[in-house]
Amino acid sequence: MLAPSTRPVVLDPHGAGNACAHCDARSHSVCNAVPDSDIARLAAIATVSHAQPGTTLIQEGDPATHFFNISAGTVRMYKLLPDGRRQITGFAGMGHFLGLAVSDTYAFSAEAIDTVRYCRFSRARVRTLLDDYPAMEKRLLEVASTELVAAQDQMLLLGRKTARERLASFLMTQSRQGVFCHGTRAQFVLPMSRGDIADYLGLTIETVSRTFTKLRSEGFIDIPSATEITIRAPVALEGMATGMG
Amino acid sequence: MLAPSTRPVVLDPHGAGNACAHCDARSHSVCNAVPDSDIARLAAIATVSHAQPGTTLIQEGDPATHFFNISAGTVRMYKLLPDGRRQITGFAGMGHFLGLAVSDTYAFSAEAIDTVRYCRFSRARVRTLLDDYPAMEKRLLEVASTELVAAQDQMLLLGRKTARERLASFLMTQSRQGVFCHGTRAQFVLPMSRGDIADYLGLTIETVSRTFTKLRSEGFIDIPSATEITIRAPVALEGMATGMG
DNA sequence: CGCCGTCATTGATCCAGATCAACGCCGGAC
DNA sequence: GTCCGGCGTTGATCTGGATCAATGACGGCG
Repeated sequence: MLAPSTRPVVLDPHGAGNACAHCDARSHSVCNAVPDSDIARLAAIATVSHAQPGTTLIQEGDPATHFFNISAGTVRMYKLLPDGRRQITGFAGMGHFLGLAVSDTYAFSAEAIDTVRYCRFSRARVRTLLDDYPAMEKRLLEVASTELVAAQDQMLLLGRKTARERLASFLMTQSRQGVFCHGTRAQFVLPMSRGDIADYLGLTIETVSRTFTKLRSEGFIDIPSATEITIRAPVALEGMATGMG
Repeated sequence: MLAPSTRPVVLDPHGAGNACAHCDARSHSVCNAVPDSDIARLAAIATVSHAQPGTTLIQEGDPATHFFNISAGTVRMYKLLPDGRRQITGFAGMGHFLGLAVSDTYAFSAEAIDTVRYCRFSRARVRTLLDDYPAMEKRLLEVASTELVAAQDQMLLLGRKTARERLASFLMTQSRQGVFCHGTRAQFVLPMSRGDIADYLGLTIETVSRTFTKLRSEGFIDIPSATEITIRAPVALEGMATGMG
């Protein structure tokens, strides 16, 4: 056993090392509920991994053995019907926490869209950690509540909005949360394909493509390349997104 | 001040009295995280109320000052678009907990469908209570996680299922959670109107009605009255609900 | 009892978005 | 370079469910 020090060095057999202390995503994630002084405890149960585009992180129905925390890249969460119809329930980016579930199996699948860096935590060990850090449990409840609100918004979108309104909503959300170019929120990159957007918005690829084209021809947006969007009329789009356009 | 006793009698000015100790809904709700011995503390911060059909319990956008716990009856939660389009995000029955939100305003509205009995708790007081009963915080996280899973299922329904599949899903859920007649799960009452069902499933009243009629003419269900349903072919309906029919 | 308002059902028609079908663009393999 | 495969766009057509329009079934109330 090493002598105690103010910030113990932890040698992690899984390769996480002291990763948590220097993790860019920590301040964006539930991990910030663990104080600096105890960060090594968090690092000790974390395994840092990478996933290439298209890799499955979570398979719906598999035993829910781990939690995941995304530290870079974007993940799509989705559910399938037996004939292949897919509904993407959300995209998870930096700081996003995955795997909340009461059931002992995962309720959805998750795949890397681009190259993803993530931490994996065993559920059993996280449970132990939660007993010592009630603040983390509170943070998880916050996260779950926030996601619940987002899910309700998405239900309104899927149940009652037109294709145009869905795309406008999607673009406004992306411009708030997305990956930015040139330091401005008005221009950003879409890491996901048209097919992903369609399956997220309950539409087809063709309708997504046509609606993008229409919004461009009307001057609301610009599409420098298939993966880049510039918002030209944020106020008008916001109105459209909320059903007033 | 009264002398201490093993089970103090609490005189509640709001009329809750010792209500929690005898509450039918307690075992179905987050309140069961508070032990019997301390139930008076819970009762002290609860206000029992009744709401007539159509009454608004929660108005979207209002300051989120209270939590609610439904002890009898059914509530509809919903969101509106400015032009009146409505999406019902869920129905809350006995034991259901309402008002989880990080934001300081409610993210949805809630109305009584039939006569509803409920408890109201000030958020600030619940927060204090949570600090003393971590088990209750855990229960809330469980509740939120369960609802998140249900919300993801509903997104799949709204985004990708046909009208027929939506109705079948709805009926199977109701037959699991609903109000039963004659002690069998195969026959139950629908407390909500066709309009509510339509706004829950992202359809119109007419499509709901036509699809019910079709399912009846095909022998999958019986409709003794507009508010009663008998499941005749549960296996076939379950298959239909999961996209295999 | 009969009137009336609300809700559900049913029928006729319409249309937003799905489906079917090319075609263009770009990037990676060789 | 050019071949090839995946993705995105665009056009033509189709269709499930929406919309428009009656009509029927209750239940509450005077």
